[in-house]
Amino acid sequence: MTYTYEFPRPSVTVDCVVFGFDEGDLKILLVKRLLPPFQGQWALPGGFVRMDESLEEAARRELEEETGLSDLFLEQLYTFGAVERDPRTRVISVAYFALVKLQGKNLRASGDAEATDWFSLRDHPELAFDHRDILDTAITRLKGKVRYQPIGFELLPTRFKLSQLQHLYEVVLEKQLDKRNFRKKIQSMGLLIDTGETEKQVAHRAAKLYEFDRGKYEALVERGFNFEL
Amino acid sequence: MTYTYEFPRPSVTVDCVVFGFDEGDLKILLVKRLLPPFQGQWALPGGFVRMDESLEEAARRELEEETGLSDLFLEQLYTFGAVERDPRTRVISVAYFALVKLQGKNLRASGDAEATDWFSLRDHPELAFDHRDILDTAITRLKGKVRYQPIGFELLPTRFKLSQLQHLYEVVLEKQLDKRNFRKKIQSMGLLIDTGETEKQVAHRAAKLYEFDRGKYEALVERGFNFEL
DNA sequence: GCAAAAGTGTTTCTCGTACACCCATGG
DNA sequence: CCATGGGTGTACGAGAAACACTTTTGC
Repeated sequence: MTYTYEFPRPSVTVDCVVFGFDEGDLKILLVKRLLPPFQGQWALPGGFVRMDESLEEAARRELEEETGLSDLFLEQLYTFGAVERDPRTRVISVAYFALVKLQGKNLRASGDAEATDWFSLRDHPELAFDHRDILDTAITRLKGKVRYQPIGFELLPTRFKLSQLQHLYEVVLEKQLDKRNFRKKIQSMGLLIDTGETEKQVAHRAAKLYEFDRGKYEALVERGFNFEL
Repeated sequence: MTYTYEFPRPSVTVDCVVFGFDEGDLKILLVKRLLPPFQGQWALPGGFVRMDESLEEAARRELEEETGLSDLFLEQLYTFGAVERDPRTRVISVAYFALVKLQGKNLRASGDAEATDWFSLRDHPELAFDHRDILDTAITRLKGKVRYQPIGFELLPTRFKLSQLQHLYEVVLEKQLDKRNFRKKIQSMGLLIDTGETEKQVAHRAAKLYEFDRGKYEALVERGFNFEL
């Protein structure tokens, strides 16, 4: 009655699509593969799931090992299981979607990665395996989700200017937004904390700095509030 | 350099949450387990992924084997990978979400299933493994998705009355809708084909029968149309 | 004083919402 | 003729969208 255990087992990996936002540009984190197959090619960071860790734990561990990143927004994206997606053997990959506040984060390459770097979404190398498909799925998710969940804040520094927030939305949604309407809408939600601080030493009127009020957001969600931009 | 292949491998299964709509009620398809663990308990239909089939192929095959159902709406839901979710060994389950036009479908139990039956979402037995979590995830997905994708039609017969469609939305969204506003909205999208037919031999004014215009919907989506109810 | 970005209100229009009665059919 | 569900239009209000000028600061 245990014949089911004798089914051949596939390997299972996690792969992470990590987005960052810097200099007004959306970026993606890639690692250069140290080992075959696709040795020397760029790929999404990831690796094999261990028997004693959950999928999300595996994703966080691999990110930490290969890039030194920790403490980021992470959610499951999709599971890729085409039979021939890995030339070696059957490998099923559970893809994760991550957002990171890029400012002040230094990367370090280690583990199975020879190098680690950020690439603009509009100009990056070809990817190993089916990672192009995974990336496309993640981009679609980001564009869809940013409109009805406040995940944009995960890509900005803790304190940010409204113009930064607006620009982030413009880049992600690939369309121009009206400044006055954007500010009216976002401020009317009451989810921004005015820190009282302004940016310093700029050759123009200094912008106010805001923080996202996560606690208030979560309280509102409990009462049925829907973030929507 | 092939040490990665010596990682212990988890088993991988697919499990399917199949929704049907009948007699004004949302139903879920369950199978009674023939084998341990959880022998004799109800569970989601599913089984092990074979090495020569994709995840979706595995899901369709298992549904066909255990219930005789084929040709239904199917999409990936989420992958469940908690370490202890299966008491036997490490099993990662890729869950699928399915919608079926219930009318005229007969079920048959076979494979690892001792019996197969439909249960109301509001009155069903306890489920094996973490299938309660999977079901909850599927319900959340259904409620979210039905509002911005025309998946409701997958639960209705090909030809349907507007009142059926409205009632489906009311059950899924768990709220009453205004008849005139609902009709105005859905008809203004231009996605319903008036078949010219009406229902027969009813003790009241006969309702017009409509079909969903899938071709037109897909064409509109190409041009940026967004279904939203 | 000029360049560069921050900040601010009003009008218009679209769309969601609320709401009540007549129609067709079978028994 | 009555019970049952099918089918229809209008008025109101909230929120989205369009739109241009003044303010602050460093150089």
